[in-house]
Amino acid sequence: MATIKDIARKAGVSVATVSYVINNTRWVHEDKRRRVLEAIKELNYVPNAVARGLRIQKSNAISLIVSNITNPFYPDLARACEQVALKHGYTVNIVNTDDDRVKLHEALKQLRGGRVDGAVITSALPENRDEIEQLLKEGYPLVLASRLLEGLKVDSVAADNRNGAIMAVQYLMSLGHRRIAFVSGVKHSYINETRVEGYLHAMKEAGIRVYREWLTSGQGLYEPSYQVARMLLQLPPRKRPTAILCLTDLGAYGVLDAAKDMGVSVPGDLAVIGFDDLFFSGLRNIQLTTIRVPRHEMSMLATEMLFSRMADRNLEPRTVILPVELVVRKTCGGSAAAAGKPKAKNSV
Amino acid sequence: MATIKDIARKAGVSVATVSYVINNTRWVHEDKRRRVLEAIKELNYVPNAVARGLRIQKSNAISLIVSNITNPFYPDLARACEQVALKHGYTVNIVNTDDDRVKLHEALKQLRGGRVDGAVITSALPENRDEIEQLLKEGYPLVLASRLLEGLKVDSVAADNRNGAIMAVQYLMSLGHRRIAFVSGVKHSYINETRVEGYLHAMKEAGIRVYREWLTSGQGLYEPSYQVARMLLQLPPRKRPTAILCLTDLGAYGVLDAAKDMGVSVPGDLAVIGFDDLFFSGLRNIQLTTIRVPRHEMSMLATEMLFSRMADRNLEPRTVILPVELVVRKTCGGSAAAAGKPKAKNSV
DNA sequence: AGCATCCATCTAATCGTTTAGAATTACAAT
DNA sequence: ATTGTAATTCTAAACGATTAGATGGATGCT
Repeated sequence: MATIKDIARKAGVSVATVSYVINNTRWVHEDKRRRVLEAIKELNYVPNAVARGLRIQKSNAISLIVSNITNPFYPDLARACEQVALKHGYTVNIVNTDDDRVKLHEALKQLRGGRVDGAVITSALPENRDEIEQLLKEGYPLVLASRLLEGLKVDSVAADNRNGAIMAVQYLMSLGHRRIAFVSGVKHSYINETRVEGYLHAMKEAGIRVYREWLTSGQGLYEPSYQVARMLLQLPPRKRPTAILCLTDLGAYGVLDAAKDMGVSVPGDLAVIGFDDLFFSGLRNIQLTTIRVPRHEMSMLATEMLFSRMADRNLEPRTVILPVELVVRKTCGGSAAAAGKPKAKNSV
Repeated sequence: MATIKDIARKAGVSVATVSYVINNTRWVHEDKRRRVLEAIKELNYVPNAVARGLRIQKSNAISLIVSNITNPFYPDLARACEQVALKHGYTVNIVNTDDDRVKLHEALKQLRGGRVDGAVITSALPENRDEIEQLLKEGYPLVLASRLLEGLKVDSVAADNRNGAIMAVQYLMSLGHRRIAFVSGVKHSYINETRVEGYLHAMKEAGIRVYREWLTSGQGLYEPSYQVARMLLQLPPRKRPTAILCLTDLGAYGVLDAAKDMGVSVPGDLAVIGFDDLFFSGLRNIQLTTIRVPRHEMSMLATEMLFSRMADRNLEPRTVILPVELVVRKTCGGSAAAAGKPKAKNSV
């Protein structure tokens, strides 16, 4: 709890001199410099970051805003974000919003309150559009990742969800499936909308009618998806899907378990395909076929874009769509042969 | 980017008055109050948290220091911590240390630098002892969770690891196993030491010799544990374990996969038991028998203790050891019948 | 009217830094 | 000794809030 004044007094110099040696910002005579350094060590002094932040008007911290860190998708984003932040001498604060409007508002207060210099938002929802737009107008450095808000002039990075869903459906069709259901997610969320769109598109293109029951929300979570799958597997044979595409791997785990509980064999009687490619999907006892989204790359890129923007606020906003990849494992029974190459689409 | 002065000017009052209405700290005439509120809304003003923090000497934030948020054990701690912090009007900053001394030091700088008011440390290692002790001496509010530093006078919460390991070994023995290996973790880490101690104790008590190979580190991670398991399963029959206890569930997944890859059936030819009870361990295709550590409770308690200490720095430090629980699933083949009741041990 | 009381509001100091710009010192050249 | 110049070091003003303590105006009482 020593302050710069204590150091100055102890070393017999002015506070300015102490500041100069701490920050290496002006030349200081060798012996004074030594005395200052000694005093710092002796009193275990660490400059008060809050005072410093107030004076220089920056915090050397950014926020990473996620909906729920408990979803294994996000810790990976966090590590990548942290990694590039560290390179720039920055620290990252992870904030959960639980997809709640007021929690996002609280998170963004950290920006307005000067506690962080910028934020990468991965939990944007259409209902947050106004708030984010306002912040942008006020000039705060923001970037959207994973969940975009279309039509907003802001730096953005997302995966090519639409194409991913198309790849998934086409892969299933190449295996002979026609009755393909989609256990989707929260309405209006970017990820859900784009993936649903891809699903619908691919189904339509193949001339397959999509029953209403085939498109039900499992919220991308285990339990709700489990429930939806049970419903799906109880449909009359004419409508009962032979394949289920899931909004997320987490949801796919729920579907897998529902199948098991109902004695439906996977991939024998049912093909299951996920989205994300979490670490756990590769376990020998899971072996989930899935669409991998490059989350490390996505987060690194988003964070780099944030730093670029903090360095130059007049940059033209960019949006980057990263290609996804079909990872063939065991839950569809097929081999990699039938999988189409992912189509890359960059810089919209 | 409006400041309190802008609001004062716009509302035609002094900055003090603005502050009074923002903080509800003195009575302000109705019409002035209204004018101030209007100005705030109009300019989209949010008080600068940094300036406020400097003046009142607190940040309303705490740190949760973890070794690696990518390990699903930690996000759960984070949510619980956040939950109680929120109740106290606080925000939590999650920081990864990667079990690196200098990263922990950086994390603790946030405390010394006044950016946070306290910290719950879940990544303490013996090599951090001096630094933590020093901080404690300087009066900073700290609590240790999950990983303790024995003999340090500091608020602490951990699981009863020793007893957990004993329960696991005894359960395996009740199933007839004698050749039981332990895929352990980083030397000297509290968690590893206590769990190894329990393992060794139970083995000794049963009069079973523990071969050196039976106690090898898998670092509590998937890949290293996978490798260790391969080694274990290639031991000559006399030494080859029929059961493997793992430091963590994550490690157990590696062991499970090694067994699968080597054509060793679980639980037929090998029993596997984990530690933690991650969400994924309950999946139908995993069904890992494990020792559950009450991480939500642990984190909530630790955070509550931190707030108690911040409220009264003279409290006598407490150490709480929470009971663990054997969760019988499918990887040992046994039923719940043989499981002993966990022994609770509180307030050392 | 004179005075005390009470409210509401204001002025200015403060928190711990950074950093212009002034002041001081050292030293060489005359 | 005087002066000029360069090299150090210092003083003091920010940064944007909070909050004692001062001030001023209204009201009530004698």
